[in-house]
Amino acid sequence: MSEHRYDPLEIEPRWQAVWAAERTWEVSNDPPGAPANSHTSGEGPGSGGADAGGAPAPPSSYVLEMLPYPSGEPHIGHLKVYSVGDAIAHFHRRLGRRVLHPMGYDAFGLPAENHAIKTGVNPRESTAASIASFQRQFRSWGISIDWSRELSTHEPRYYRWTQWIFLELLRAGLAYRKEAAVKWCPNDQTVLANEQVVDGHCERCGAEVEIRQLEQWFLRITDYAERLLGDLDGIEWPENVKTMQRNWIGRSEGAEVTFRCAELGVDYPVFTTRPDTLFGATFFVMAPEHSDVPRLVEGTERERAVREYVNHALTESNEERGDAERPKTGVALGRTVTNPVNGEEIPMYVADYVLMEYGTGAIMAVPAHDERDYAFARAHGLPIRRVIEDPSTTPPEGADEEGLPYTGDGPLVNSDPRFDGQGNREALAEIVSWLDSEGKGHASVNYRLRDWLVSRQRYWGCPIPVLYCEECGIVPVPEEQLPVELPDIEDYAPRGRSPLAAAEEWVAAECPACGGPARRETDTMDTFVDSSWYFLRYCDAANDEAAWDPAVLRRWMPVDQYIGGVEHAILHLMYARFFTKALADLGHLDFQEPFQALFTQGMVTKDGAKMSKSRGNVVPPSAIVERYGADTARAYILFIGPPDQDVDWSDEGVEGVYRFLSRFWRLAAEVAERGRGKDTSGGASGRAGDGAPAGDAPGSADGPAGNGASAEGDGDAEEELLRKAHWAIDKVSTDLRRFAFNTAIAAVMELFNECSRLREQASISAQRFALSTAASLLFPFAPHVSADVYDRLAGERVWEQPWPRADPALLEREVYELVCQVNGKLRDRVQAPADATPEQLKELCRAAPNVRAHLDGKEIVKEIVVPGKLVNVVVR
RNA sequence: GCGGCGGUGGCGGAACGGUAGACGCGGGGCCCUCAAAAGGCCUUGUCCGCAAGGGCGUGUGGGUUCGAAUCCCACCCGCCGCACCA
Repeated sequence: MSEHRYDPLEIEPRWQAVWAAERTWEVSNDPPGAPANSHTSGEGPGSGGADAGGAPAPPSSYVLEMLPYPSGEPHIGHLKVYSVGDAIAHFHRRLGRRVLHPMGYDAFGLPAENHAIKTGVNPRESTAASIASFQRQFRSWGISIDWSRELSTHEPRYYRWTQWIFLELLRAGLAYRKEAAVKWCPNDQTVLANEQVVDGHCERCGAEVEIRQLEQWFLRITDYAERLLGDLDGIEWPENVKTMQRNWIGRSEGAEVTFRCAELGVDYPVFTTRPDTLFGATFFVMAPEHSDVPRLVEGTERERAVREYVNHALTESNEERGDAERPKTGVALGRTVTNPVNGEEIPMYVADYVLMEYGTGAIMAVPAHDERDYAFARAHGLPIRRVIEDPSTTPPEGADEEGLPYTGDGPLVNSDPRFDGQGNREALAEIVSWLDSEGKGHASVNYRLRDWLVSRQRYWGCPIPVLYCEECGIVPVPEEQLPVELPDIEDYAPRGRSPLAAAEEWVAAECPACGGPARRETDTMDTFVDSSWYFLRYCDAANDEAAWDPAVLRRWMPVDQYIGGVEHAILHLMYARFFTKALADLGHLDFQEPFQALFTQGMVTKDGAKMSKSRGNVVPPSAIVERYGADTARAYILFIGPPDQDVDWSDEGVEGVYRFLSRFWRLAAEVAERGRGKDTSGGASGRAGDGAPAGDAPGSADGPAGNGASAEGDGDAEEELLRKAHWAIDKVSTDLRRFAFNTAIAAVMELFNECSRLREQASISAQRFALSTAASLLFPFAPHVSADVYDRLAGERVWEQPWPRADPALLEREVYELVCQVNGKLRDRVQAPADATPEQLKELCRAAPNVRAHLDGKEIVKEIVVPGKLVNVVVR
């Protein structure tokens, strides 16, 4: 049989051609009734109209991997995420579900634009080239994609609806314009996205980034903070991702308390999580950006010093300001506010450790019970008053400075007689309700989450569909005028405004409200907007009348299994959840969460480091596929380790998987050939074609091997092979459900090794059964070779076969190996009948030769019996 | 600092509280070959022993248990996320 050689480069295109010609992985949106795989000849891809009704609709399943950003060619990370997703998609299909498994491209974004700036090539062209490369490779990997739903976010027929969603949010008051501090590169004369700022410097030219106040578009994600937090409890996501989202939302319970500046007659509310420490507030601090700082010092002797301090603080980078270790700086404002709980006048300061973005931009400072306030007070000689005692120390009267700042719990002191002696947690609630009754404060909840800034002064993005009219102000572009198409331009370089502003003909427009002159918004949207709803569009991708038909969405959404990198744990996954909730509130969706289950796959490294061009350690998937075939590449990346873990790529490991697939294919081809002669001549295993292999049809597990008495095989080998096959069915099924692809593939290897070991003893029909079962189980990971092997052995299409079911009777054994322990240590193993009583097992164990040796002269204290497993004899 | 995850052979990794190291890589030996490549067979945690067998072994130290890689407590190390969030 030496002419048999595993040739993936011949096998893989052959099966890919079948899937492409028959559109095997397409699913229609028509009410089910038609078979999920409409390969049945003649009917064509359309919905088969004439179907036998009455059969219960098969359940549907939406399996989705995060859509790729098409740049250059796919990398190993892509290979991994789509290998994982495809395994799940295939598994769901063969469990009888109609599976939606689409593909698209997140095509707007900076790399294409930067490339355009450098080379002058229109981003449309470079993007199209990348997309073509991605398509080609996904096909060469044999990923089971429904190509009829393919989309790209940069196509007008897609972003038309991105714009529609923006207008819906605008209409609902969830999109708004506000002046904000943004990152500005003085050299490139442009606003930068946060991602473009590396350590406070412009990613491209290296200049230090400044902060500028500019009007920008925001989406009101903060309105959804509570729901985004609460609904995490109902979805099946990795705990670390949920935790990251919870931290990002950053919910804090506390109180808002008003401090009044009597001189100016202005109230300053502050947010605090520690209203129990109000009596210890000895000064008051405002953020440098606080809009009232200038007027508080205007015309006073403090004006100059304050202005200098504020200017200096504003020019510092976030990184510099954010360093908690550096000394606390700040200057006095020369004013006071009144502490509402005790009427004390306390001095006001401005200091850069207070952030404008959080709370109200001003704080009450309690140096005795807050580390930062303590450091500031020490640096500026401010009074420190302890108001909570530390119950773990015995506080001698007077030695107040000991153990400060103290941030733990304890009884109140130096406060009001009403509260002194109370535990601080109980006092907290009382103080808040007292303030509330006095109109000086109230309980409050604060979030770290900020509204989402979506404006980008960039060309290669979705235009924001609004107009500015001299008369009417901001006017939304009427829906019938969508999409607002991105015009072609010559010069992509940003020059202090969006490159779109140079497209004067495009900018000039007519106001749809008054007919007067208007100009278009020249900023584009953050690309995260594009990807916050693409999973909805897949469901109804061909719809040109609406973004989607809610009835169609109901069939597929929410996504049953979402798969992607953990690097999107916060941004994309939070934004998509926000969009879903907002669109549900607007009546466009009737579910609250887009992704019911999430799986985050780990990174693939090389020599322990992230793959990168600069390191020169990139392994391009195409090189592996060309050399070993896609099945090897896919199976290896799943075999290498648990898919949620980071794994290191090893060229030797790839060889190992290739060797396995080669051996597997060779043995199968040999068995198929040997079987052919025997089967056609009739005989024991004459029912070759009819579902005998793989035990797919219920009950076929007792197929070829079950009849036991094949003339040419020995019965024990026969049974062993049969048992191993059913063991593998059980193991792979369990492992697929828990994403343990590495151990699933290992189980198929074990089954194959058993086939290989017993090739001389077992009958051809038994080998055929075992090998076709192995092919059936391997199909989700290595579809081409599995399809080929199954076809050779069974003459059928493995993807049309239901997932095999293990026969429970064959998972049990009538005799097993009983582990015999003495004092918990393994001493012997003996054969034990499955139906032995505990007493019999004890006897068997005591009789084992090596156990006897260890029992000699000892007293048996106790015997533990675990039927089916072991006996442990405890001696003294 | 806060939060999350992890630490098992030479390596990647397996192990419902019950035989630690499945499967693969790498190593060693052998077969095939004129030779090599490819392929096949055997072997491979460590120490003692000719062997039978025994001792030791899952980051460290304790604990629970007949029995712990697994559960509990304390600690060490590594990775990731957030970080002056009041």
